[in-house]
Amino acid sequence: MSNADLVRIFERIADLMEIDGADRFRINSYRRVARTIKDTPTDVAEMARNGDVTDLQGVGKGTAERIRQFVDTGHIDVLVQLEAKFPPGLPALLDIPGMGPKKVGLVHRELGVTGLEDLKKVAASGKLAELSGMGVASVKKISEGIAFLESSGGRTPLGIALPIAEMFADRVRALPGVDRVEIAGSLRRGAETIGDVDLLCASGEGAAIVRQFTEFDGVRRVLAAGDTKGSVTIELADRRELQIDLRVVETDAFGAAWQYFTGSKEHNVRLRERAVRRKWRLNEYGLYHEKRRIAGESESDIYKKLELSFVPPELREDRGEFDRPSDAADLVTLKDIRGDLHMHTVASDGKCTIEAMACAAKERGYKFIAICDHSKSSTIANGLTIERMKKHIRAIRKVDEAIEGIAILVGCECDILSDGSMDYPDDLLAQCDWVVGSIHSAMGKGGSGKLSPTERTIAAMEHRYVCAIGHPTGRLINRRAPMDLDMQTIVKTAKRTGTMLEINASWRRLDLKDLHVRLALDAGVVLTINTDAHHTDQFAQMRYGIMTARRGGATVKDVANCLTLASLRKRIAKKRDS
DNA sequence: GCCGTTTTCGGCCCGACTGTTTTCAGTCG
Repeated sequence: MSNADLVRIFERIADLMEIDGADRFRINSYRRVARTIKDTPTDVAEMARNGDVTDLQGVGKGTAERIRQFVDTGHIDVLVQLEAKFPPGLPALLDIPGMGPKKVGLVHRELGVTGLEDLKKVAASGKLAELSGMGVASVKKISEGIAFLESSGGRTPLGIALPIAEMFADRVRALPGVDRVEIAGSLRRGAETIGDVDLLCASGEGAAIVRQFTEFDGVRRVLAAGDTKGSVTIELADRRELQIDLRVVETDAFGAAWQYFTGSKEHNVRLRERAVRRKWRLNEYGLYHEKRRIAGESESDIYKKLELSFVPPELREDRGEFDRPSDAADLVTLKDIRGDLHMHTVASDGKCTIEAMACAAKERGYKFIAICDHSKSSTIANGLTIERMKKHIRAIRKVDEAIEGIAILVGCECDILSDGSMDYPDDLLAQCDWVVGSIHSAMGKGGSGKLSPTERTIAAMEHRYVCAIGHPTGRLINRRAPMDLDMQTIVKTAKRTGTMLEINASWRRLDLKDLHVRLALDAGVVLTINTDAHHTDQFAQMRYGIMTARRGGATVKDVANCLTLASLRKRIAKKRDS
């Protein structure tokens, strides 16, 4: 049983209670517990077995008892009772834009709707429009909501959404009468996936801006077009639909609006509670004392007035950011990165030569890179045999001598085999300056006689030549689940052995993810942020790794890529000699 | 159901938009 199972259960209870018309504050308690468990990097079921879970934020006597019941028996009485009252497909209707708990309850009660297919039928037959409280417009909205839900296919990865958002922001910026345009929402917070794109615009001519926004090339549907808000969808390369919202505000309230629309919702709730305690009110127009506005032009004004240090967007998740103010000031930035320590060339499955990679890296201002092609067992990735690797090492050394201004380290991405050993012999690894150990095969549980992914990762970290573990959990966002790792043990071993853990900056991976970054930092582990680039174009993905690192609270001193080359070499030597 | 600079009960964030039940409930972010 994983945290994800518990999260699902508590969200389901909350959904069903909502449809049932229960007290909204009680419902909120269940949602709060679900979110806390989601934000907990360690195994909550294990915690429940070994002791007390009421230390967790928002978990009291009642919900702790329900967690324990689920851990002990595999079910929760409250949920069993709720599920007896409603068909299983009903909560899914809450995901439809325009359908809230009241309408879901209504269609179930009045029309016997049990799920999505039923709802489509009653919408088409006209029965839905006959219900009291429903009209032609509501039915149209719901039908469109169903269509959107079926074509949007869930959340969009950061690396797909951010370039699109930037393109639309540029287009709005170019319109007459626009003072400023910024990205807001979960995209600005650097979340690994996003629901929709939020753009914020400062201008006195909202209606005209919104109208032109809805007429941009590539707009597939216009969902709303008012004086201050426009909402459209576009079609992505995989034919899914992505929603883009534009809001227009007055320039003197831009800070308040940017803060408000950046969220997260939970972070904003905390801020507003803080305002209320001071007898103030916080909304998207500013911070108010009675009718008088006391902050709002900039975001930092608002935090300052509430006696908080500025919270960088990546930390605005209500994960304790108000209690950890020292974090914020020196979070790692793209400018701090002096090199990229994981990339491939045509020698294995990359698309560019050593020279091309080195020149592109130098152009970015990097002082060092490590060429890390695949080892022999990664046959699909054209991994290098021992003989080819020996030649490759000589080739890298030669380019390093030829190109001034950047150091090219001999590296390799060496497979961690299923028995925990490394794919290259020690004498070959000893010739490398930098070794990334990665699991690429047998990512399942392990089973009888076989080593688990956790055991293999630990074995690799014990190896003197392994400098870092690459993409430690092996997940592919929206495509492959992470390996079942005991992350607590992994970070402890990383600390003990002086092995770094990678934040793989590819938007397909973002591995380690934010919560694991936090866990590693708390254990005192040094991180390395690398693009795993297979083409010079992919160096630009570094920013996604930076966002993920910042979400986990990583500062300059936590990241090996921010070291000078000399310090980096010293750190590598220290592990080799220990 | 949780929680405490409002501390064991009474409160729990805020405003906009929309459609329709014509005075506001439901939904959303």
